[in-house]
Amino acid sequence: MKQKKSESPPEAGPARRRLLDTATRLFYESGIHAVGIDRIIAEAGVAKATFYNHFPSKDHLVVAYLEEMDRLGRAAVAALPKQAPRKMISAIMERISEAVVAGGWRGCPFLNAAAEYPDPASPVRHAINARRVWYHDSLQSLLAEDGDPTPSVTASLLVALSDGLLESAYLDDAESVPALVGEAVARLLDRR
Amino acid sequence: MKQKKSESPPEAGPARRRLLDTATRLFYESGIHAVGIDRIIAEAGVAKATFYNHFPSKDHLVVAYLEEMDRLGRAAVAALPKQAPRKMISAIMERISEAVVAGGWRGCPFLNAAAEYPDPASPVRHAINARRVWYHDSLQSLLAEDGDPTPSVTASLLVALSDGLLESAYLDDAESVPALVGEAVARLLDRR
DNA sequence: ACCCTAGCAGACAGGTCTGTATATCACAAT
DNA sequence: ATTGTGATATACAGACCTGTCTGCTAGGGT
Repeated sequence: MKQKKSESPPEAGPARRRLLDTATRLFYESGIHAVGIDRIIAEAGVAKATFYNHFPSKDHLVVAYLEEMDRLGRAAVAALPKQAPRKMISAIMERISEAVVAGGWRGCPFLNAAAEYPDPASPVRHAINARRVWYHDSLQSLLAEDGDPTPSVTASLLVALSDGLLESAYLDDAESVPALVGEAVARLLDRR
Repeated sequence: MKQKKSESPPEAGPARRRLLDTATRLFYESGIHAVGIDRIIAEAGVAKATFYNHFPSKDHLVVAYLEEMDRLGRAAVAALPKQAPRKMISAIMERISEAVVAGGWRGCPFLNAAAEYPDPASPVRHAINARRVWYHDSLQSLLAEDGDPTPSVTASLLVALSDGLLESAYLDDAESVPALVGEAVARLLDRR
């Protein structure tokens, strides 16, 4: 352990990556409690001991899963072309519509996880909370730039609309969701 | 089995009632997959054989749980004093705020159940769907009476708002939800 | 040549899950 | 008095759950 031990740590081996990818897919597709460790390691082609080397427990994997989802969402928003605040808000909200085109949409992964984790003090709920705060505050900042008199209230309404429309894309007629997104943004933002 | 066998069927015994009440509480509090049959019958004080006499399987109990929740919601709406459509809509939406005052709110039980049941063909999902259709159509009728030019679209937006605010009352600051409900209805309905 | 790390494979323990089966009890109608 | 029904208590089967443990293999740095 003289220096840094080769360059293993930076990438941390492909096993962890495979585990996280497989868990992400299975947790989202089937729900968290419905997916066991045995199935994850089997589909990832990883030994059980290796799994427990990377994640101390299943709950740690669940948190990593949600942090991964959070990271992807933030990256997608960060990759949006910079434009006027009002257009930025529309662009962010229109990301909801992508849930329709991409098949296999199963609702918001954070709401789904929250349904399975009642204890608000659990690390899983903290990860969910971090995501929600980021989303709300991002919208609030843009709304303030746009001159909204009550950016926090409007942001909360946009968050609620997002959650509701994401669930609607899962449970109701997904095809009608894109039109609803546009209509919702128009009604909420033009009336201030 | 000549006539009706005494008057047992009308009430169907208190065992079923106790089972359903206990399951309703536990499923909602802890999630569905997290609650086992053993725990339900223990807390209900019912023998296992009795349980399987009333419900052929756990899934049947889950469906009964959701139908019970649905029944309660429809009864609450039916009990609202009759008034002008616009006020009826507000009154229905303001029922969301009751989730705040009543402690132990854990989000919409139908969204929570949907998170745990990915198969859209399952009886559980059918029960969820029935509820959502009823809610949407109830709002749509009132909106049509109120002269809304696109009652179906507005109803979908109100449904999404309801779902989102119910989740917000669970995951975010519950105290601010009642004000958000009023604000949301005002912005959606005054701008048509 | 040596060692150390990472990974693979699989057995195992202890618990929980659903659903079935067995045996006993209480009560009500015939 | 007898029969039938519903409830109770408990044991059981078979599967699955998390998490630990023991061997074995391969590769790369020293």
